[in-house]
Amino acid sequence: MTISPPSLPEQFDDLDAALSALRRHGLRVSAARRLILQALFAARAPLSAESIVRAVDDVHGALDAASVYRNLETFEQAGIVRHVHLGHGAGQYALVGAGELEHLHCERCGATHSVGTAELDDVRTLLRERFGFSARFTHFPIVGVCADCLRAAARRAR
Amino acid sequence: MTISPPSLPEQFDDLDAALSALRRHGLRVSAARRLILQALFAARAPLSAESIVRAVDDVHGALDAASVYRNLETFEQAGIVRHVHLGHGAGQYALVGAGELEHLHCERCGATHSVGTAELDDVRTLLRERFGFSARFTHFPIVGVCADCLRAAARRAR
DNA sequence: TTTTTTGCAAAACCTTTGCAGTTGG
DNA sequence: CCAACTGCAAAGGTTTTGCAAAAAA
Repeated sequence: MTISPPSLPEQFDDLDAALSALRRHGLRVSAARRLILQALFAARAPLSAESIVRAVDDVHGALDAASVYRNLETFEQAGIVRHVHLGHGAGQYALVGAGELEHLHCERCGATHSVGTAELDDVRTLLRERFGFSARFTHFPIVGVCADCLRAAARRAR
Repeated sequence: MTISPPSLPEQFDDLDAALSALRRHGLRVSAARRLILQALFAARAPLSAESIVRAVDDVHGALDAASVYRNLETFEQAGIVRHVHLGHGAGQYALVGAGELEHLHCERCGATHSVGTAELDDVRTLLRERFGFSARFTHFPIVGVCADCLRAAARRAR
């Protein structure tokens, strides 16, 4: 199976839009695919493959993890889903477009601060000017030390 | 074993500096630890646990992967090394300080553009102003689309 | 001598793959 | 009907853990 990615990111507002995208790519709309996408739309947040399996099991009969991984991979190639890595542990999968968040992760206290894409546009602009590079912080979070931990460190240093 | 991290990042210019740091933390200087740190200093680049095992095996007798992982974890808590994730696959481990690089990874063509920390200081300053957050792009690369791929996409869109 | 560290073996964890059977178009 | 998709089972790669033996302080 070879799927050409869309040249520009699309947006998928609901299940039907995502299913249409599948058909447009010549992919079939199977029960499993419908259930996986339903779970993602319902969660309105990134989910791990494991979470998807559990979410679907609660509503409907079993769904094999292998199928979930295979389909998430397929969805990703079709530009419907992307996978993200926040912290350690299993990767997570998010719908492309619909209110995606970007993340600042504090390596000291472990807190993750999520922001809308607009809040990082100035950072993006700067990277674009300097490196001609169009960045997004959805796949990996920005890692560093948060304001609270910086203050705590400054206090300790006195 | 509980090790308190240094409040400010230190720098380790050579093996002796790193070994001293170990002793300062009340840790022992074993043969395995010496070999692992030697491998890291010799490579002058991030290494996976696997690579460290191989590098040490070439010079000296066997060294178990479990020991390597345990020690890298210990070194990390002591602030001597940190682990980084560039692309998929095994994590890599780098000495703190000595000429660390930061990375811009293109999700289109897979190219990774590495830069010295100074080149991203303006980005860091902006993040500091906006979010009070002190960022570093050593742990995860900045992901996006590089200048070449952006040009190619623009050309295709016409 | 006492505590830390090691090697080995086994397991845990996440993800991928092969294959025979089922299902969607 | 036929290609695409599924479940199952097994394997893959990376990292962690338990424990008895060895080594550092």
